[in-house]
Amino acid sequence: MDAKLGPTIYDIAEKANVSISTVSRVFNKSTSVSKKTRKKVENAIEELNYIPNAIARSLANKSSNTIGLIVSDISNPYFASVIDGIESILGTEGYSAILCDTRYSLEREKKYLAQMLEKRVDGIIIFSVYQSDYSFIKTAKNIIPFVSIQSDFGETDTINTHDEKGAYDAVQHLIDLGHKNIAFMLYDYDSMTISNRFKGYINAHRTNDLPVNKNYIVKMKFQPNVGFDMTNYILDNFPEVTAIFAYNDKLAMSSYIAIQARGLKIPDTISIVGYDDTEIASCLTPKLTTVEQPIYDIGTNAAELLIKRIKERENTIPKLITLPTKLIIRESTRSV
Amino acid sequence: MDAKLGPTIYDIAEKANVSISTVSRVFNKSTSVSKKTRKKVENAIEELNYIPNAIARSLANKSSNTIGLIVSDISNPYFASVIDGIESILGTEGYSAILCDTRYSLEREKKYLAQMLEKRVDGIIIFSVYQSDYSFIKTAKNIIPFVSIQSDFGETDTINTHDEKGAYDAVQHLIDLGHKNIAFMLYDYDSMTISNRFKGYINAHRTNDLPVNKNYIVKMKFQPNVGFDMTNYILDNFPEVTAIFAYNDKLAMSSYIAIQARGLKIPDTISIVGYDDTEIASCLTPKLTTVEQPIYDIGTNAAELLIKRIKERENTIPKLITLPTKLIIRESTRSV
DNA sequence: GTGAAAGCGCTAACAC
DNA sequence: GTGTTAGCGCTTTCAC
Repeated sequence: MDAKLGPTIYDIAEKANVSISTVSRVFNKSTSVSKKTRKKVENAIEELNYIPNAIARSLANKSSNTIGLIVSDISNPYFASVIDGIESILGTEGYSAILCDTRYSLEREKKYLAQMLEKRVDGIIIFSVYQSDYSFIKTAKNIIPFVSIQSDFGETDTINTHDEKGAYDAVQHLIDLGHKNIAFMLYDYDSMTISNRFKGYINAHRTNDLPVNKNYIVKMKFQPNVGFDMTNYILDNFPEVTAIFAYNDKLAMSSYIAIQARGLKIPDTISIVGYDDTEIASCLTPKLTTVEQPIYDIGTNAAELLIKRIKERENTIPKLITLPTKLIIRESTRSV
Repeated sequence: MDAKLGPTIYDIAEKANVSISTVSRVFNKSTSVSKKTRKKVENAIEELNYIPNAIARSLANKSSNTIGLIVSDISNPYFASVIDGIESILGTEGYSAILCDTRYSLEREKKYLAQMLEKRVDGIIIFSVYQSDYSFIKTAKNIIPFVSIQSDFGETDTINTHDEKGAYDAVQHLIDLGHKNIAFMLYDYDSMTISNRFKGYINAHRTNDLPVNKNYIVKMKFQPNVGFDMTNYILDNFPEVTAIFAYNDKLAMSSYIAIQARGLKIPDTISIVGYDDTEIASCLTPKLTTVEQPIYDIGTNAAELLIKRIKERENTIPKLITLPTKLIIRESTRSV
């Protein structure tokens, strides 16, 4: 707990009667160490409870074997899955991640990004919620391997999904079922994902010559409980609404609670469609109709792209991977 | 994106026509730099887009200004609040946090802890789920300032809450309302929090000469959707149960969905008590009766304790702070 | 197969 | 008020 500084390679070199280079070699799995000396060194490490100093190693290596991961809401199961996917790849490649949660705040996004740059992470994977004001992102992506998920900053590796189509399909499904008054619950930010799903919602109306009622589009800033508020707002003010399209499953889940608590039935009184197909979707009763995104794959793809970029270190053309979405029809929607 | 290494203090010293120590001084807000030279240096920093190298600084300082934060389920809003509290203190003290999510896995807990030790974080705040098998924690807490939240590893600063009393109060409340068949939904781990709340549940029964039916105690390993399963299990197998005490609000919320989806009414058919008083508690309909813990304060207290320990660096006696809990009676419980 | 020594980018005495 | 220099703990040529 205190002053006693931990042992360094010098200590273990001394104990094992070898030079520090040899000690370093056994750590780096260099083959050019005899079995005997390797054993001696390993014993010394054991006895002294040596813990390698990743900082010193990073300085010498000019590489931290760490990547930065910036997400906008850790309490959304969607991110938990993506992170899972990312870590599955990082683990096998010897990287570890440092995770930051911006809670949809631009200020935090900036702060964390700056910290990561100073900490010399080897790369960054970011879910940014901002599309227009991103000068700080531009500078970052020019300095360091950078993968953006579900944003479009141009000139950088990015993983996207067919969000506009996903949203379009969801709303078309509701229209096919005869719904005309379809509410849309979403966050109030200037992000590509949000604007794409918004476009999908609008286009599905256009294609079907259905007027868009702006009142039915409920946008609020992120807060832990905002889904409840949005749903109650809709229920209180627009009883003619027969279907809600929620920007994500998390919001859809909040809708369930607000709706069912009033004794209303899903889908009898009101149909719900979510987005993401997180684990909750099929746990809800009735099971949630939602737009599937290959969440875990988003993570693995992002991590693979980033690692490739880190290793190659050349300015190859940025890749854009667009993953498919798929409407999963379950039990929360019905025809009217 | 590539080979061009970023500028170092040497580059900016050259550009500003000063020595590297002067450059270092302006960074460390040392007063002993004349306004003029400070300005020169700041200009050079600006022009060269210099980004300080936190790694080199850490090595020289023997301090990373970073603390490690290990939690067991980032998607639980409880942790989001604690983290908020922690960051509020860290921010003012110039520390930043690196966050890891163990998803209640001992293996991950070990791995992340080891990584943090190697990365030479200045201290660690951990929510460990393990009580008995914790040799790896013991070694960690002897090397580095260490604060444990809601666990008891002995001989280390820890923040607790009156969990046994909290659970006791919750169950006593249900018993007062006339409930006799009270189910308890909890995670299946060997942690202090779990065992304390368990004791509270048992003791409340004992005190009231109410038999404990072991079948009503539903323990499962953590999974994203486990609360739904637990509730459905109870509903399917024990129709005589009139009240459920959930280990936390997150599980309680899952219960709401499972119960209300069956057309059952809370609290008419079944009463629910949660634990934590997260933001969701008062958003649910009916509003959730739950045990309040000062969540945010848990975070601030932990961070303050840790920072104190880091700064003082002396082996003062470990502090144990036990925070109060309070039953908040809302609308999800009623008498039978 | 092993050691000596330079260097990664910074901080902090210590001089002046 | 500013510069010189010796580390921090490691990796990595380059000798031997």
